[in-house]
Amino acid sequence: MNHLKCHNCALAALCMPHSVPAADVDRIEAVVERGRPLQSGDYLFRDGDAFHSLYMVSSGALRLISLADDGEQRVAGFVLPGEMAGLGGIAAKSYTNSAQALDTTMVCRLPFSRMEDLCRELPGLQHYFFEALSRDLVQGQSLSMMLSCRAAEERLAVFLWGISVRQGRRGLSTTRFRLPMSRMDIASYLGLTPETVSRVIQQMRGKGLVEIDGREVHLPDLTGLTDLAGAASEATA
Amino acid sequence: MNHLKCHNCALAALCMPHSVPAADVDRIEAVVERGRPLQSGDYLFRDGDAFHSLYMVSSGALRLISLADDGEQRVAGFVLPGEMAGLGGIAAKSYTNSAQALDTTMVCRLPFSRMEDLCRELPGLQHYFFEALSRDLVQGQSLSMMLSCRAAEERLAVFLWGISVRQGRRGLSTTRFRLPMSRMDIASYLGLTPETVSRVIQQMRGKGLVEIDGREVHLPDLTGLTDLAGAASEATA
DNA sequence: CGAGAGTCCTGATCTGGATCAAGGATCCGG
DNA sequence: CCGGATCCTTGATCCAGATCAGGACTCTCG
Repeated sequence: MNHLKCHNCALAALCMPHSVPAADVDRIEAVVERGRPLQSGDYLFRDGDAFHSLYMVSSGALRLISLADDGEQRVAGFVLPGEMAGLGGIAAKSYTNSAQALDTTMVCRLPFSRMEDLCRELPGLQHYFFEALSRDLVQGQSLSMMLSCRAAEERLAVFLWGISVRQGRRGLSTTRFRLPMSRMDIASYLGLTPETVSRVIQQMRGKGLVEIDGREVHLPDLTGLTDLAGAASEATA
Repeated sequence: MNHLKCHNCALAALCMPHSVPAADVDRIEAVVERGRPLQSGDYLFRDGDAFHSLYMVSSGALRLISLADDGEQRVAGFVLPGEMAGLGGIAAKSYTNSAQALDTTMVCRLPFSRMEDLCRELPGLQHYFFEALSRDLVQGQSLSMMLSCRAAEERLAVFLWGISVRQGRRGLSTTRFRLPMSRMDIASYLGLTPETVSRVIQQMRGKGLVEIDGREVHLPDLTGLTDLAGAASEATA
């Protein structure tokens, strides 16, 4: 196993702490496990499962689902390649939402207690985790901010803009991509209904801001979209 | 200075990692600084200020303000004694919101790079910070969940219930307390208008769920309130 | 190739909370 | 004690987005 090592992983720039000596990469690599791929619909973990590991997505996509207190499920976020899932479990000792594959998805497993030990020895790694946690925390705040005061069209603009930025981070096109999630997922995540999402998409198409056919997205006017999104900090995940 | 040491601080149970040897408390104490009290309205830090320290509130209360992208200010959260402010700055290198005193407020300053160093030597401290970050992250997710799908009355129930829980954590009454924030603050935090907050309070009073006079709160039916809040995870901060 | 199940789009209506407007209450400085 | 400002409450109206109801398109599987 481990035949695809961190050393030659295309995502190393995203998922590894910056400026880690090669010898340290070996030590991290020794702890990371790569499993078999998840099929679309498979769960990586479920809300309430005992927490032991963080997961780094290397290909595909996850959707995070929280069971709202009324029993309804809401989409709490999406995890794209180079991003981490499971951070909420650290404090709660069990996962605070479910993670489900939206596509055939590969993940790397990071056993948390081993990573904690390693953090004590590799200062860069400790700081990396502090930053990862802090980043997700800020993202959650931005999302709340958006849900509490932005209109439907702005929310969708923020959402598409966010996906675009995350595509760019992986070196992919920021103006053409395929959404891994359905309209229902988007609606749930943005606190809207699928109907409203559809309507707003048509509205934005009318303004020449987007061209969307099913899940295929083209953003002909990234500047206009960014304006509408309002330079919102990355209210996505 | 430092005449009020962590050793004899009433909040030590809340703000210290559990089961830290006395010798380690000394080392943490050596890094923590206590400043003079903030007056109501004073800013502890402002959105965009360079990040150097975390702050632990020891008395009073802070309100966290985010400048939404449209220039409007939204209340992003409240920090009560025993809770930490500034965690968002770790990733961003600068504070991601402003912290303003709602009352005369005392805070302990934790210079972050010193704490990071100490984390490497005191395993319990490292874990403590991981947990604190993870907890706030989950809180943000709960808040989003609430904003995207709960009605005004439920939001207020979750809010009051959350304050009650936090009072209890400090050993204070969970059914009688004084709110440190105004109706406007509450409304902004919950994504509502002050008018709606007022109306919903009257409505809840009619049901015998709350008795509120100005900022004085009495919760005669904590069970009913908890039901309405829906066992929501702590969507507060 | 045809039936069934999703998913997506569109139209008509309804409603919770925003907005607008105006009184009271409370607090402060002079 | 008074004048002004701020905060809280209450009432009347309005609207963005939810809800309800179909219809079209795309998969998949027999």
